[in-house]
Amino acid sequence: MAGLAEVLARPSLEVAPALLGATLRHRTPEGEVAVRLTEVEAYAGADDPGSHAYRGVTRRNEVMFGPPGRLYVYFTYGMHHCCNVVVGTEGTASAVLLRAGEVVEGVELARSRRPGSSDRDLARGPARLCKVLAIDGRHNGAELSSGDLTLTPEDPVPAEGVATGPRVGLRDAADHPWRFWLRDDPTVSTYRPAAPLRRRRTPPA
DNA sequence: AGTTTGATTGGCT
DNA sequence: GCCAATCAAACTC
Repeated sequence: MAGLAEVLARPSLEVAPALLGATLRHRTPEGEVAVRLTEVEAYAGADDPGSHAYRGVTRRNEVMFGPPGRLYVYFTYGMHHCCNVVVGTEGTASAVLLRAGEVVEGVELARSRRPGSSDRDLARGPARLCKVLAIDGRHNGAELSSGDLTLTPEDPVPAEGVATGPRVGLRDAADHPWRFWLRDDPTVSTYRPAAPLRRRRTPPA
């Protein structure tokens, strides 16, 4: 199995499928939870209209422009965190969104962080994955494999075990098949096309 | 400076 | 299937 830095140094479209089956582990004082990645999405940087990096550096996305091997965590919908692994070479702002996984260690702790969830759904979705791993804004910019967070790559999954399709929830650049998942894995999230424009909440006059 | 939207989720019809 | 929650970033004056 290749080392982490070696795996992450490649373009996001190559790194994304290579991360399927890898394990992301977070140690906290309460204990440890590990998730085996089953679904990811590639984001190609400044040229990718679907990427947060598309419009250049901002305070939110600056971590994406830094060196690979760090976590890019963003806050969305006023309540959720989602996390990416920064990949490629410094300055390319490419990243891989971790969309879903299977909890393979610390199941009880994971359950306590998402009460009421079935085990299958514990990390089935990008915000759920962050929740069971207790990843939030404090981990934005955190280096992997040098502290509480560890990302352990696995040997590549055979090509026939990997499925690809359009990225989820994007209005722009949704047509590229840059989402990768383990075929037939029950913890892969259900595909939802981009949310149609929400109806105005402003009441009529 | 005010408005709209979002790499989502959970709850209800 | 539809919709609200809830806030920061992006977009429009």
